[in-house]
Amino acid sequence: MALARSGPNLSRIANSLGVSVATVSNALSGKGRVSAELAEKIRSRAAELGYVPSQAGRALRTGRSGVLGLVLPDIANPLFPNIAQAIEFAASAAGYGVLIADSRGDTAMQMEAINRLIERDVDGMVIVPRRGTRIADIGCPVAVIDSPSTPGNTVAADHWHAGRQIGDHLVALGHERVVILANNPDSNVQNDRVGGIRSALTPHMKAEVIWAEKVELNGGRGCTLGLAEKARQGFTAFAAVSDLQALRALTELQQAGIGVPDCASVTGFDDLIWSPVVTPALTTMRMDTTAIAEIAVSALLDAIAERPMVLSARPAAKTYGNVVSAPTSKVPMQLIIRQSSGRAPSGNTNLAEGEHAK
Amino acid sequence: MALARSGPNLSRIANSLGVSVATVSNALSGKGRVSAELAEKIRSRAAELGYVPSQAGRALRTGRSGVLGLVLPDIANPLFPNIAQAIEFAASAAGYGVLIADSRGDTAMQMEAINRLIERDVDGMVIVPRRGTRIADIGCPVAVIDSPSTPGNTVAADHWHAGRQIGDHLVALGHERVVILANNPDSNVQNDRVGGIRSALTPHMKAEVIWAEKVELNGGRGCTLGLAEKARQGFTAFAAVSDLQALRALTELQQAGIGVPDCASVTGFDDLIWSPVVTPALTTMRMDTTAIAEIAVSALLDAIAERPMVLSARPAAKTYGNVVSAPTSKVPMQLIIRQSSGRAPSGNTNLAEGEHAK
DNA sequence: GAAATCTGCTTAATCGTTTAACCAGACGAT
DNA sequence: ATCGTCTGGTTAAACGATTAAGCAGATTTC
Repeated sequence: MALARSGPNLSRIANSLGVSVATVSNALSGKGRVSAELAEKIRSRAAELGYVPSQAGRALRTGRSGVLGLVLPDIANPLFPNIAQAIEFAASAAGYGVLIADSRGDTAMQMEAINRLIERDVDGMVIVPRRGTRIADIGCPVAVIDSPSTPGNTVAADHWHAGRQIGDHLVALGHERVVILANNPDSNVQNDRVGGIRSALTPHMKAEVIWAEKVELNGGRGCTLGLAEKARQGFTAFAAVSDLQALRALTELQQAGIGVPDCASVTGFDDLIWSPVVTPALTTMRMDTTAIAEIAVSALLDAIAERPMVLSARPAAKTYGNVVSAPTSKVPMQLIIRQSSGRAPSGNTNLAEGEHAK
Repeated sequence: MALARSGPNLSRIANSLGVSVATVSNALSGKGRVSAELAEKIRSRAAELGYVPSQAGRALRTGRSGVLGLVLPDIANPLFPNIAQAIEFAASAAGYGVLIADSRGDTAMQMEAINRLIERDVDGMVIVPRRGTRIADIGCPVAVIDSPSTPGNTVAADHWHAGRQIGDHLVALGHERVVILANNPDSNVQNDRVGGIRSALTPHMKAEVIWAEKVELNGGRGCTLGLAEKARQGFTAFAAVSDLQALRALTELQQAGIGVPDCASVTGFDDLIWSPVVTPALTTMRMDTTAIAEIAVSALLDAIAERPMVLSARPAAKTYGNVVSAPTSKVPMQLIIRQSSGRAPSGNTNLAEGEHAK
């Protein structure tokens, strides 16, 4: 006695209706020639039996797995949930699954993660690269989400212009001395944001960039950034290039008794989870992750569709490997004004006399 | 002319050595009977050709996809990166891939997410349920990570005892009036934590629980929680059951000019990304996500291994569907003492005269 | 009215892997 | 000498889907 397999499959439907599997397949996919009545009968029977196509069978035959890979860089990055959610949403709307691979730590791990995905036959992948990383040639289409200024980038938020918006906002509030707070100069994203902010400042204003990772080299991880001192020197705006740094600035200033936004304004980037609930709530820039994900995924899907069923082992060497490009590669960010930014304190335009600590 | 397929497969290796595919398969899997020399020769040829087994072919034959699903609840939950990373690590160490499904929002979506995973033939899944959700019967093994007190839980951090540790810590520091800050009473995790904290307090001490979500019903999302008022009433410790609430407390107190930890101590939970870098750095409890993930994944893998190749459509109705259980279901959390908690301000032991807010 | 076209379906091959079943030869035991 | 066992392989049949090719009958075309 032949053992009964688990789920209903094409041949079960076919048998139960006395037709061939090919007809059932055609009816359900709408590809072959099947009469309207029969097609309808097949569809309803399929639904009735709870038919779910076997991805394995389909993948084997078509050479497509129906799965996209998602490679995330710094897992610590709290932006991860947003991106992952957006990508998963866009992918599943298109009938694709999302396999995650986390390149914990160094670049070597990133390559390993990519290989794991390839071994699982992903049809394409979305990579949010570790800062400063170049994506090597990969055997499948790749969408890169980094920064518009990065060569080989597929789509990203317009970080530069977002910086510009923050800068404009601070200028409009009358700030004249601003500290720009970033983490690491190797990040294209951060550089773009810093550049954007700077571009908004008028010549007579004063700006200073603090790279947190450098400060921590001496002070140790999580050390204070000396912002209170900056405030005493007459800086009234602290524009962080990420909400994490903004939070750091906010608490450091508050701890030192410097009121925000009365004595100093603080702004962030990315509208992370805590931004609306801290006191005062953070003024920040929000990425349109939904749009970015949709663009990335659809560019990827286009590339996948164009692929010949049998892929040549050696992809023709294009400019950036298999990185796909999208019609729109810059997505604007949105300024969210909350309570952490306010008018520059009046009478503060005169520079504080040179009492620098250390 | 037969068109050349892309990757090297078993038959290519077989042909190139003049043996049968079955032998190659046996040699590589180590299952059948193959002489040592031939096996070695096959392995080296496979490596030489860069052979990667086709998951699709294998999945079709074995009925196992080699993929686990991961269902995450509140995407907003910043714990997500940690868990996802840990699960992905444990799974990939065992040769499994991880497919994510995000149950954005309501319970209905959670069910949809689960269905998407099933359609992709996952061999099992890890579910971090939305608070208060019961997992319905599913056609594959399921590991649930929620709270030890939840019926049908597979493995979780020992939230209650973690609360206890925080409570002990505050008692040791001499605090006598503590505000416990939570978000939603429907969450088992939060309830456990609150219970643990309470259990540490001696009878003559005073504790009050604030449920943020309730307060926000009136005040609006992100409104102030009235903690400064509590501090004035004589409360010296603010124990939040999540770092997000702790952060909220910290900034709210600082903004009101109440020094932390000099005038009030603040503690959190989960050691999230910002905890070490805010000023003062947060005292908090850290989950051993690595251990939890390993336990969840290995329990899942055991259940998968025990499964008959052909699964019966109707799983025998066990107590909690297909939820697997693990030998260890409670993983201890670790107290991380930082600067946000300190000795209770002296001279404050006398109760502020009986002005209780509602 | 014979040839071409269309319609609706079936047959059969194929994707790459695993695995039960079989088989020829060598060897040891009775 | 004969039977059983072991060794090192081979053959062939799946798994479930897709799709090119074929085929009978009806319809159109000139």
